[in-house]
Formats: sequence, structure tokens, C-alpha cells
Amino acid sequence: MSKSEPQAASSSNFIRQIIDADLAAGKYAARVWGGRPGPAEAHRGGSPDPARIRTRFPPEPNGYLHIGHAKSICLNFGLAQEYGGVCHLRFDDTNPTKEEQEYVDSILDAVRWLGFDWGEHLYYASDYFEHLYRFAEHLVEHGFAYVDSLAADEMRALRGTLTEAGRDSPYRGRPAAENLDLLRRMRAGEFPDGAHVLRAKIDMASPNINLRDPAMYRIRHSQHHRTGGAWCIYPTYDWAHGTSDALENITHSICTLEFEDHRPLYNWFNERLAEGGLLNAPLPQQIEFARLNLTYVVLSKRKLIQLVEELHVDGWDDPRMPTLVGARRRGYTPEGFRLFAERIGVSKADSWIDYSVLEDCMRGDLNERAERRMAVLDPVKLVIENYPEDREERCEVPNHPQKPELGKRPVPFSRELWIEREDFMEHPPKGYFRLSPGAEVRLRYAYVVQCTGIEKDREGNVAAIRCRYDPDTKSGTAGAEQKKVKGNIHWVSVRHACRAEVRLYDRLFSVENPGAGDRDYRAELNPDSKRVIAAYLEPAAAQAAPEERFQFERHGYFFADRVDSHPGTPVFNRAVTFRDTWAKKSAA
RNA sequence: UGGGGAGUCGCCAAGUUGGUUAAGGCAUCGGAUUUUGAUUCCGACAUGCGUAGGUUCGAAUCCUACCUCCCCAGCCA
Repeated sequence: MSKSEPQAASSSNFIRQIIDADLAAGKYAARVWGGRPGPAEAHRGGSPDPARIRTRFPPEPNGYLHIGHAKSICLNFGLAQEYGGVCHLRFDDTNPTKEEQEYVDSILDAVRWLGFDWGEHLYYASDYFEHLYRFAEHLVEHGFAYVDSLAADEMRALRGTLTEAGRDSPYRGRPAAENLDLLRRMRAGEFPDGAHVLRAKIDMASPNINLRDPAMYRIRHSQHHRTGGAWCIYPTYDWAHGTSDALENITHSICTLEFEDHRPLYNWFNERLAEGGLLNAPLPQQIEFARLNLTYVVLSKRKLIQLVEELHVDGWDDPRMPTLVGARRRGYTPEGFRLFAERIGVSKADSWIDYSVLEDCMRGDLNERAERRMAVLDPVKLVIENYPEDREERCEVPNHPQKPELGKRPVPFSRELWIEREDFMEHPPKGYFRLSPGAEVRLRYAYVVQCTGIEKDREGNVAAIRCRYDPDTKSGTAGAEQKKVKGNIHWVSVRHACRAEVRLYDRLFSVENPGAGDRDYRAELNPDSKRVIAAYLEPAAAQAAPEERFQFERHGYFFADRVDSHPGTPVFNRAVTFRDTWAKKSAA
């Protein structure tokens, strides 16, 4: 009953409890594993399953993975790791009209990026088509399935409603031999799409509508991205999913809440096949958890497609998209996502996670790993009157103040600097401790300066700020700390600055629940979700490699764009800002 | 109005074989440290567990009734 060491930060949840109980009871101890997925006969004679549990992440390759999938991926792979099991990556590719290889590739990439490894366990439901077909014949032979020749709308009419029982199809009583013949001819391609469907024979009066003789096979004469034209009948989700789990020796099949009332069906198929000796017991068990809802975000496939197709964003990997490719390009990190998954937990209660929780997880990770740099995003010139025109010097600046082991870098300093426009106020409110007429402030890692005056343009805007520096206050020199000032602002030497494109991203939507009620979510897009500016960077940021991350001091975390950024001509995306208690306080 | 689920602090979420002070995280509010108004650290933060009754020495945990929310009538997954 030994359990892997509990992860310090993780708390109990209902899935861990189920697994703990199963392990304690030895529920899966006798399983044998034939080395690869297969029916009972393929596992027979195999060795005891080396995996204590088997979970699986089963995406349909019909779109890009998003943040909601990240929760499921972390859950399934995380549980397997934690319990000495394995997690399979299985493509649920049972509907050829919606699936494409492009999506397979991007999903593989996303899971790998999140830091998970499926090892040799990469599977496809389409690999099981032959097994499934054989199983179907078995069910037909035993009177558990029949071929229905009703049209889709006729079938719907007989299904009944939420409160009325359904009625039997006139084809429900077809003899097994006739069903078998029809099924074989369906497979052989003798019938057009929609002519027949294979149905499980369960109970048309069941209060659970999923049990009213659900479809198992439909005829679809179309090319499948993996099996090509080999098949013209394709299994439905309900028929393929549980059986695929069983073929793979899955122990805990974790899915979202909407499948709760499919569970009896999931078990129905597997139990019948196990009784027939086609599948190995113990059978997998389906466990449902609440899917992720995130404020300020839409995750529905339909809406994401619209955002891309209607050009509200720049593509699936737009840094504002909640897709994993988008998050990656934004500068979010796998570690941040894993922290997020652990932090939000898992339960069966419908819940909404505030977007700031995700942001905070990213800050938490980025704070640890990102080297610091100085960048001025909204520049105004600062002229140091008493600093010689032709002089320049280097300031030794730590790459990470809390991690001296990350070393230092030189930052050039000269008479004219760019500073942040918002770091100066001609008429400061109380509590403002940056630059203002007569005020003193430290130029971070350099000197203390005192504001002596300002220059304005014709419109009355501040064109330049003038100041004098105190030569005895240079950071790192003896006595530099004598003069105490509260304000500490960053800067970049005008002469040495690198002008670079910086994309300031913000939430895509300006309301918590886009599209709630009857509103059109597209009317709730945040018009300022992307702002492109030209910023001034210190030299050490100019040579950034693509996908290099920095903290721009006093701003937040930035990520060199993986497609547009090049050393010497960097382009940065803002991943996430800092928390800003001053802005919060002054707004209040 | 059929079936299946869920309701514990602003947001998540432990706790559910009844047992005495209802974990933890995030947020928030104080305070300390700080050459990032960041980080870090310390402290505060549910006489209350959807509501109303009941059982009991004792109930978030058991019983009864009720309320609210979510899912299901694809040959989608």
C-alpha cells in the first residue's frame, strides 16, 4: 500500500482518493500487459503490468489545445508520475471529417512543451478499428447490437424526450444473422452515407437518454488522416472510447463532467466484451472532473475559430489567444502552467478561476528564472547638467538581485538618459516618490539625481527633464548609501540605447464572462489588448535570442518573439506585468 | 416536469467511518526587509459549511424537506 511521496504542495482530491483506495485494495494488481494495447488474447501470458496505474490524455485532433487542456494534461500525466504509472497519449480520431494531421502535430508539440513524456505510449483510436469491428460483430452475434435503417431524423423522433420514453425502431427486431450480413456490407462499402447505422440494443425507455440504443457505427465515405480510404464506417465516441481504454489497460479514465451520464454506457460495452472474453478485467473506470473555466477568456472551439477567422487576432498562436501555442508565444511557461494546475486543484464543482491566478503563477515562475534588464517603454529625456558631455562610464548591474550567482553585466551611463515618462510628475500627488521638481531619486544602479527643471514643447508637454547628479552616490562605491532616497527609477543611456519593437499584450476581453447572457462575446473584446510600441533597451537586451526571457525592471516579464525577434533587432512580447500596489492605491 | 451531477471565506479547495480550535493556496488588509511602489518574510482574515427543520452529550459530516446552479434528446467528442 505504499504510495509515492506526497508532493509537498499538493493536497488531497477525490481522484487521488480513488486511486489510493484502488491501490490499497489491490484492485489492479493482477493486470497483465502484453507490451502493447490489444484485446484479452494479446495480453494473455504477458507479464504483470509494470505500470501501477495507467491514465490517458485523449484529444481529438480537430483543433489546437488550449489552457483547459493543460489542466487535463497536467492531471493525467501528473497522476501517472505521482503514482508510478504511465500516461498514454491517445488521439481520439474516430471522425474523419473533422480531423487533420496538422492538429496531431501541434498537439504532440504542445504536450511535449508542457514537459510531459508519453514514452512509447503514443496511440490512435484508429489503430483499433479492426479490433472494434470484431467486437461489434461479437455484440451483433449475441444480440447486443443491431443495424437500424432509419433516417437520422426518424431516429431522433423515436428517441423520445427528456420526460418521455423513446420507442423501438421497426428494425430493432432484426435477426442476428441479418444484422451481421448488413454490418459486413456496411463495412464493404455497399451503402451510401446515412443508409444504416449500427446501434447498441439497450433500452429505448431508459431515463438516461444515452442508453436509448446509442449509435456505434455510422457510414462515412471519407478519407481519414491516418487510415485513408480503408474504412467507410467509423465508430462513435461512446463505442470507441471505453473499448480503447480497455485495450490499453487504462485503469483510471479521467474525463470532464459532461460525460457523467455516459458512464453507464462506457461500462455496458466493456462489461459485455469482458464477459465474452474479448477484454481483460479489471476494466478501466471512468472518473469525471469539472473542466476549467477562466474569467476574461473564451475556450469554446467555435469561438476560438471565429476569433481567428474573423481576424480579431493574428492567428492561432497570437499571444492573446488562450491556446497553448498562443501562451507559449506570449512567454508563458510550462512550469507556470503546472503550478497553475496544482494551485487550482480538481473537483466536481463547476468553478470559475480568475485569470489573475494564471498570471500570478507565471510571475511566480518567471521571477525565479528571468534575468533582469532595463527598458524604457514610454521615453522622456533626462539631461544631467553637471555630467560632462563626452563622458561615459559603466555601471555593474546584477542580472538577478536575489541570485548573485547569475553574475553581473555592464550598463553604459552618460549625460543623456531615457527615463519613463510616468516616472516624472510636475505636480505629484502625495505619496508619489519618483521625480518631480526639486525631488531626488536614484537612477537604479547608478547615481542619485535631483531634478532642477523641465523643458516643454509648444503644446506644453514635458520635452526633457533636467537634473544634477551627486558624484558621491554611485552604486557599489563606498558611501553610495549615505544619501537615502525613496525613489528608484530605471533608465537607458540615449547614446547606447537600442530601439526595439515591444508588444504590450493585455487581456483579450474586457469583461469577466465574455458572451454571458445573450451578449455577443465579440462585442466585448478589449480594444487595447495589443499595443505595439518602440521602446529603448539597454545593450544587453539587444542581442536577445528568440524565446529568451527577461524581466524588464519595474515593468514585468518579456519574451523575445520566437518568429519575429532576432539578435540585434529584437522584438519583445510582454508576457505579464508586475503586480502594482501603487497604481491600485492611487486609483482607489 | 425524466435522468445525472454540484453547492464549505471575494476566488479555488481540504475536511464526508459524526468528536472538541473548519487545512492550505490565491486575493485582501496590516507590518518588516528591499537600490524593482516587484520579490521575500511576519501577522490578520468563516461561532460559519445553500436554506429550514430533526437525530445526538456532540453535525460541514447522519435524517427529512426545500432552494439554486450545471449536464443530457449528434449518425460530434
